[in-house]
Amino acid sequence: MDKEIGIKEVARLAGVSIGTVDRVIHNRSGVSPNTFDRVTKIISETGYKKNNVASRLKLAKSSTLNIAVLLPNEAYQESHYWHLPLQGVEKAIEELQGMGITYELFTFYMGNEDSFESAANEIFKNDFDALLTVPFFYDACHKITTEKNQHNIPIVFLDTKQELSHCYFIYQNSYKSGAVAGRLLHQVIGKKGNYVIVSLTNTNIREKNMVEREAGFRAFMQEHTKVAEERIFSIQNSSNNLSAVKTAFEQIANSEPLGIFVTNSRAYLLTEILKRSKHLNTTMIGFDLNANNLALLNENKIQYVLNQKPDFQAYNAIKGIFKLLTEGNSSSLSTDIPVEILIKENLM
Amino acid sequence: MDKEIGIKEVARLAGVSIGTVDRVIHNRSGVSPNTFDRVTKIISETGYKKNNVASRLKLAKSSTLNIAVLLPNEAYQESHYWHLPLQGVEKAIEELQGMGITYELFTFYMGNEDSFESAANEIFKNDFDALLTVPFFYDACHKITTEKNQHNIPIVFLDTKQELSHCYFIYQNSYKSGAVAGRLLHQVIGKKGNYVIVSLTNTNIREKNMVEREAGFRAFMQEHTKVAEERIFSIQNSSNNLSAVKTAFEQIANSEPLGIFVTNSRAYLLTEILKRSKHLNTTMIGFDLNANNLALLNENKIQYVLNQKPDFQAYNAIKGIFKLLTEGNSSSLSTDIPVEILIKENLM
DNA sequence: CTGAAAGCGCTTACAG
DNA sequence: CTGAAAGCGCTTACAG
Repeated sequence: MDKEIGIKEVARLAGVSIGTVDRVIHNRSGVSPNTFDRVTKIISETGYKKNNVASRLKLAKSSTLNIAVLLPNEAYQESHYWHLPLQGVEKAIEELQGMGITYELFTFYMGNEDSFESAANEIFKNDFDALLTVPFFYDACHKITTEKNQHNIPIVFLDTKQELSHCYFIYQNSYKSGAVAGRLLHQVIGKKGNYVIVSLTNTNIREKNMVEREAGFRAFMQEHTKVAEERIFSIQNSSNNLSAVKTAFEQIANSEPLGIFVTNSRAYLLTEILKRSKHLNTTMIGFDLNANNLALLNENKIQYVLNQKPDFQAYNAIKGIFKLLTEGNSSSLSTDIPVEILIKENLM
Repeated sequence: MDKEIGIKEVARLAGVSIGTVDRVIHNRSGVSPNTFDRVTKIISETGYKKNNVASRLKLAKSSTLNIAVLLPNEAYQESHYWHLPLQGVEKAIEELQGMGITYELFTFYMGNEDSFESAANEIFKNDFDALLTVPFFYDACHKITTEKNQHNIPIVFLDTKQELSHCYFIYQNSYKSGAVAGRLLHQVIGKKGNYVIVSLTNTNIREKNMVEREAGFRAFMQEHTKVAEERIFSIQNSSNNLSAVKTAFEQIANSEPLGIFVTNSRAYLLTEILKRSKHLNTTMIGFDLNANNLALLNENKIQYVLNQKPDFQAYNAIKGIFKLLTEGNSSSLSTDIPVEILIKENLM
């Protein structure tokens, strides 16, 4: 079989030494055009593929691949959402043990664009082979994907897709996840009920994901259901002050079933309000399996949780970075992670 | 860091040659008890771990790990359910490229226990390092996990957990998946609707999975809902003759919403019946994303599909077998794969 | 521009 | 029972 052909055989067929074949494989300088062509031809004819295991064994010590991972400061807290990507990173690094790849964790503060930018600059100053991070500050991210990236290392973003080039995204399509929420709620509530989309933020910025989830939800409702637009309410609250939400809830007719779509991880904040509300027949769907949501899912106070699988995203990112760095293949670095639907019974 | 310690350093500390360290690591004969203890002590003190990459590079050619994969004959059909585990196998083998692991596919006929047993015997006669298969014939599986396994190679079963020892299972808990179906349907249908559990088989054996799914569904209903038992009907049909199902459907009151739980992959068979039935408000849930179910999910004729992720099961099996064979670690070979909930909007 | 040689960490056939 | 040496397939510093 073609598979078994190694560098030695290619060298023999091309009439050169294995050192020269290696130079061609890696596009290193110092090969005459003539030789280059001859070797290239043999490689494509034989279907030769570099043995990555041997390659990494040789290189593991002298040129360990070092990935900078830049996450929100909360990554250090074991119970926190931002700890999950770290777990995915660790799992991938563990699987690649012996292949000469490590990572170093850097953090920034969610509310502080400067902290992000200076951490990134620190990373670029040092000799990392790739950067894995999250694109929450658009301007800073624009900078780091362009002029700041002196050594032109691959940059992979998790969590959110942004309009940025010279970089990769591994994320969940928020528009689609809004549609998933739409389908699940509509299935239960039907066209005669009411729907409320709750977007609670603790800053005055509505995250891109939240906006897209609402858009996906509304588009689903419009295209696939007969729910009248007047039955779909939006509540936005920029200071996490729940009394505004409470007031809004009171204004929604409570004689009909109510579907509640929380566009971020804060669904757990609503259960207190619901307890005191006159709405008896509610179904709630939110995002992310934090400890609060998990507990409420188990108590059936929240019915559905959509999971962005941040650990899986990061796991795939590291595997993809490794593939890019060792095989020049970036195909796994632009992935739309499917929306995972969790209910009490399929929790792990 | 401890990580960086290699066989050379262990040899130096123990005052022996690296060959001897290697003998100790692999528990090979021909090491004096004294030397053995000294080396073992150094290994545990230093936390030395074999470099699997170097090990596999050395061994890849001379002792390639060869996994026998024994699946239903339908595995050859690209569009068939049983082709999916094969895809998982291939993905895992691909990822382990260069580590010296291959597989060979064998098949049997679903209705024919002998074909399974003789394929297994053929496998045992040859020199495979592990067997990956499915445990559909209890007696034959009992034999192959006991007396027939002459070389005592690891046997891993996919799809279904059985009461068998000396083997591993990577499967989905069918009882749990029944509960998932229960929750999803109950959420939509509520206590005033009717429920029907449909188990269509083309043999007169009801598969273990189907029985457990029904049990899990019924247990969920009883424990977590107020649905009266009289509202839950079971339809069993041993010859895939749909007229019996049709008759049964006609006997269920059609004034109320109807939840249909199909305990296997044949949900698609019911849509024709439903089209002609008087039941207007139905919600159907079934298993497995075959081409028929996929099409009907897209047309909203089936609302939920529970996925056993046969590809993921097989992928994990191969990865786990590799880990067992190279590190003696079987921890990933007994896995309960979570139930994946699919609706039209989160299909990949 | 090219080749011969050493070495990554482990394994094994051989010699003693 | 133990060690020295060769070699897995690739990479690189060195010599020419």
